[in-house]
Amino acid sequence: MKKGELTRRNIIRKSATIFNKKGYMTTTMSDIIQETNIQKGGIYRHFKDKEQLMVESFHFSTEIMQHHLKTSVSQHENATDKLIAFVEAFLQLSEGKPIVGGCPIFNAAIEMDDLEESALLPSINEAMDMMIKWMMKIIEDGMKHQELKQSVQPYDTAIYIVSTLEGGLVLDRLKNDGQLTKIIRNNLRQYISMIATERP
Amino acid sequence: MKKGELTRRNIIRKSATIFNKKGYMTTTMSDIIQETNIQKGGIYRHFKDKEQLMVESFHFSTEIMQHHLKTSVSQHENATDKLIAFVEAFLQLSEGKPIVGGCPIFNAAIEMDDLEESALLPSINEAMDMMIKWMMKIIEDGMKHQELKQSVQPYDTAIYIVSTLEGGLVLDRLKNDGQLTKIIRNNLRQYISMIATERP
DNA sequence: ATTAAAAGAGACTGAAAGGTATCTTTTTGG
DNA sequence: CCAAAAAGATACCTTTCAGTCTCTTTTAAT
Repeated sequence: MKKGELTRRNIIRKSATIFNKKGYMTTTMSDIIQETNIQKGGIYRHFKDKEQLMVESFHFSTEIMQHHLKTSVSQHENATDKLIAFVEAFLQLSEGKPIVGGCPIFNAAIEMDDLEESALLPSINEAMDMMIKWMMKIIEDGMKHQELKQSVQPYDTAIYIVSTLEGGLVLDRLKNDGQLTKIIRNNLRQYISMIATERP
Repeated sequence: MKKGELTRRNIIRKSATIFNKKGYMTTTMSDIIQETNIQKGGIYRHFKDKEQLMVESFHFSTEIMQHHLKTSVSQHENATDKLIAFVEAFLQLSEGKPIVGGCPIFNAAIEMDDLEESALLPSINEAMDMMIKWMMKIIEDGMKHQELKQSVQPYDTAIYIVSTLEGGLVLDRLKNDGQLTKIIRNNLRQYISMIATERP
């Protein structure tokens, strides 16, 4: 691997964290210079402008998060367990795992939702759709295998769980005691057990 | 009323909308000048700096929202109806009622949660606490009057409902079809009916 | 080892940010 | 109706922003 490629990835990795913590618009190139210890020339050698760095950093963040979620979920067979694993893995974001600053999709969504010309918007929508569709697949498969009730509506259920998780994460960050994630966890566990069929 | 006081209120009213839509840090004084048609001197005559304008605008926004919620809720007697009214009123935020840009508390919370030195943080925490405590009061009263099950935990229930609403609101704004608020509404209605006692 | 190419440092630029100072125009109370 | 005070406009200041340009250093292929 060329040295430049290594630097490039390093910049993305560091920037992704800052962007997710501080926000994309409020993070300055100076912030990135400080965090990476690479001067302007070194950064702009690899990225055409701040926007490109934003897009690539966002993509990096969502990849990390999705990998974390998928790894956790894939360790279970039953749809109910998968959904619970999803909830657990998602709530780990409150402890900075696998990334600091909360859910990157949600953070970016809130920041960009009023800017129509944002280069990030398509990526945000795509990432959110992917997550919802993936959850729907888990739910649909669970219904096929009689692990979830036939009355369940996959889309609605996915939206409801994600909404609750995202909202809970922000409230928890505001209060920053880990108590709130416990409440969300317990309630969603109960919700999931409600849509599950009785175990054999 | 003095003319200056009128201008002052006008600036706050207009600024509150911009701040809630664009975000506090990303909104510039030039944005506010453009929206209010008042020049720099006219604005800085009434506010010491941008931060003061931010704080007063935030306060204005939350007042509007809380008034909207309380008015809706107070039209009902039963705790179950009150909670449903709360959900309904809250979800109207997705249509820009009574303010554009979503829940001001939540918006500000996400934007400011990493800045420890923000002058807005105390106000945000206070506003969120007030809302949660107010919901708890509704729930506690409902329990006293046997309208809600005795097993209900007021704090947890309040947090859960607010989390779901806030998360749902953001997702809805991202997708901007009104479909998502319907899902949140239906699910929360069901949740509320679950914690309610059977009606006489 | 040499040298061309790649990578990076750092000074510089123009625009835009928040904020100030000064001057002009309105209000308003007597 | 008039003068003092309040309100507001405008030019200006300093800092910081994203981005560029040029020069130096490092890397890597021969």
